[in-house]
Amino acid sequence: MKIDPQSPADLSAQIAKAIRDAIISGALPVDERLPSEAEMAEQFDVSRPTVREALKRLAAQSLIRTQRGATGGAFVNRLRFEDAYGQQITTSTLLLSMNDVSFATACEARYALERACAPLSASRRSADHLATMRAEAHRQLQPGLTDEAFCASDVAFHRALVDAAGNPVLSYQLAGAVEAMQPLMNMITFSARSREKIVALHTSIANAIDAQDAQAADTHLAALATYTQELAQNVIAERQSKRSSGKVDLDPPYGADHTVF
Amino acid sequence: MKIDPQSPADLSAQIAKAIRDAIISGALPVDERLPSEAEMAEQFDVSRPTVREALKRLAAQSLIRTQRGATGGAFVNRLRFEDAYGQQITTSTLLLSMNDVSFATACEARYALERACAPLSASRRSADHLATMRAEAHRQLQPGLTDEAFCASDVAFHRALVDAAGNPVLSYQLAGAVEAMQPLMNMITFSARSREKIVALHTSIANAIDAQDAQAADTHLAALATYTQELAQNVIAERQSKRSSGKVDLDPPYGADHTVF
DNA sequence: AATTTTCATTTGTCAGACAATTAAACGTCT
DNA sequence: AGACGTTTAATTGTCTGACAAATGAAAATT
Repeated sequence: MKIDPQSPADLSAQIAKAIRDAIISGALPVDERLPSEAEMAEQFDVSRPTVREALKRLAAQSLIRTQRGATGGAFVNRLRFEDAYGQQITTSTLLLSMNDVSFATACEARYALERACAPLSASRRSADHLATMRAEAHRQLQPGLTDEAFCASDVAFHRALVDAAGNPVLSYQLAGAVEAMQPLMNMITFSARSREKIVALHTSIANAIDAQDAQAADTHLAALATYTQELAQNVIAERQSKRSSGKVDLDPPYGADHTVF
Repeated sequence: MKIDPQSPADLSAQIAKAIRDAIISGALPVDERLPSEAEMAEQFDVSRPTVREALKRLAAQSLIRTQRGATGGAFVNRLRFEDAYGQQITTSTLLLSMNDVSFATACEARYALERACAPLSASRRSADHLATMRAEAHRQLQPGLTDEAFCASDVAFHRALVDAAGNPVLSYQLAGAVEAMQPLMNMITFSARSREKIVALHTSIANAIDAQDAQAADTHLAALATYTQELAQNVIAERQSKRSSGKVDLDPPYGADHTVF
């Protein structure tokens, strides 16, 4: 494990890469303890702060965990699906908000992926997942629900649908697509009538999954996808009419009034 | 933007979280310059190395970039799809290798997702993507090709198929699923006959996409999924028979002979 | 006016130190 | 001998102060 001391700068990035490659290649197995920071500093011929910066980079990716004390140190972390979910959602959210991905594009991707899960979910659904789906659909009918709460419940419903496929890889991949959409969905105002229609489709989907009818589940999911796109288009059209009618065009992405630093 | 100085430790993690949240919320827009390390150290009431550790965490996630010099500093980075691909692939690869995800599970997820793309690819395919698919299929017939090169070409073929859908969100999500499978695929020995069959299916898929026949593309993809699973099962069965026949059971994940530190 | 030089700012790196934490080693008492 | 408290060594977390390297802007020079 060597680094190139001639390279211009970013020794910590080089060290992080060397260790990361070792972890990915399997040369450093899970729960293996890395040498202490002092030892690594000596071996790489850099200072301890530089080694620490490298370790923090790896910690940010959940590749290692650190522990203080006599038997402490940095250990190769077993990457858990839950850890990966968080990063996936963060990354997906930023990708959507920073790259001006249209609602239509994100929505298309999300429903395409969900429809890929549906047949598996139909054949493997557990009572637990079905109960969650029905409970969320029921919650979505409560009158006092805010739009945010409605969207959160919507996400929970769809996560249950995806998790019902019983494939952790699919759940992981879908987590980003479904959850990253939530900020976009929050921008939609759901009228009582549109909520009713969505919940009806949710119920139909749950019924189809219950009956292990993959074909019906796909049909209802497709209908939901179409209807969601319609709702979004109405919102967009409404905004544009407001704009052209002379109102001030303030469209702060989220909270531009914060003074952070 | 505050941190809790009472918290036990990991000030750098708290600072990183504070800045990360500000970026995600949109309070820190793209290309915004963060204060200098010295200023942040003063504002958070910590030392500069602590601030630096926090910044390195964010840099590891491509959330910021840094630049030296008079007008340098740390800037909020516009997260690009290419940057996200890399992280996604790293994470997916580790998830598969560390969590003992079976080949069957990974394979199922991959083909389910690809089949979700196929209808979109069929309707939107460009000449460029089609050319790539055909070129890779052709490359896969070359006799001298190593198994690794064959798998790499396989990945390239499937990426072209996914990219043909023209949805960057899908391409991003699929990148992990498809590329992370490559190490697993590399473990399969492809006989001349199995290669022939795979290439025939690839060609059929390319033809279906060319003809904008989503139904046919789905059928051939399903056949490819089934065949890949069969091949994998044969390999697994072969290994187990070797084991039970008294041979040494050395199954190092990748390269256990490396002495890293 | 164009070019070169100087300079201030900022990140990258280093050295050394101390605090906090933790488990093991040690000693003491029952 | 065994249980229990104490010391100790190892390790990470943090701080201070310093210097090197890069870089753009300002100043000086031609």
